[in-house]
Amino acid sequence: MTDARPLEDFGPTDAMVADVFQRDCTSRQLLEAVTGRWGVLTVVGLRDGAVRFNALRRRIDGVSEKMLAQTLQTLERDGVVVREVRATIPPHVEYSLTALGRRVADDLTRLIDVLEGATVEVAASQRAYDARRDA
Amino acid sequence: MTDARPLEDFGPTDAMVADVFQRDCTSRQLLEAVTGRWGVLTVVGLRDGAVRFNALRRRIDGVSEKMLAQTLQTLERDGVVVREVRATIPPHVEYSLTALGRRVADDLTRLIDVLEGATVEVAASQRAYDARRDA
DNA sequence: GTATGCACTTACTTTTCGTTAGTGCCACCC
DNA sequence: GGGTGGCACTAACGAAAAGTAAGTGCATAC
Repeated sequence: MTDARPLEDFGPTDAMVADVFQRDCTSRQLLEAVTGRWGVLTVVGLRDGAVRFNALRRRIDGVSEKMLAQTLQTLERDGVVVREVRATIPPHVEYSLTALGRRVADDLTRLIDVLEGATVEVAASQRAYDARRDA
Repeated sequence: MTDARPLEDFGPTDAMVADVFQRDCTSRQLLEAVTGRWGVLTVVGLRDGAVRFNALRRRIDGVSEKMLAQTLQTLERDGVVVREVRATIPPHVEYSLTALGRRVADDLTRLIDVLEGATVEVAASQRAYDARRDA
């Protein structure tokens, strides 16, 4: 943010005011990275500090190595997570959150609390819906 | 929630304590419905009151009719949105949020505010990342 | 010296998604 | 009164994404 972007770098679809409802807005890309299939669990999984790749993979039940790697790369590119290679013997890789990542993780954690608290209600709603459908 | 679920209805994977990190937890299903490809925008798009199908579709840039219909059905089944047919002439359909939906929408709105406020930072991060990769 | 863990990448399959077209009904326009 | 368009979807098909399995090179543990 220290250097301004020249005006000609702004394309026609690159609105001045960010809006996730707009298809080509940068914030929409970020939303998809963060709330994609494995984005939420990845970000929240890094909330309590630096975690190694395979530890994170074990924490997030169901994620494949491929998808975790891909998700982490996208999030790193977007400035949500940081990848660091520790020069230990043997060397290992640690992932952690940026300042932006921590803000995102806080919001997502609040969301998850709501969702986890709603499971009984949701299961009941599903049963009622399916009963209506079957009839 | 007025009637208790018999103990035998709980399967082995249906933990007593909800945890989104567990693959088979109901809360994980709900997380995927809410944060799926179009879930976030659908829920937040209903935040200011009842909206008709095609109005919502116009609001969410890029969504297809098929995916919006599918997303709304899943969210209805999970008890996040309500579908109501108004008996006007001609009749029309309105979607709105449940109490749970409103709580979810509030959290998601806070998240979106963070994301929309981070676009410049994110664009810079992307450029830096790509420059590193190209080198 | 065999097995396992680490942090990935690549090739292949399956699932999901997007695109297009079609449905029946009604209102509006000229 | 015949054409156009909106409404709220569903169905069929090709394209994109995700899941699965195996391979990589190095290092430690047994």
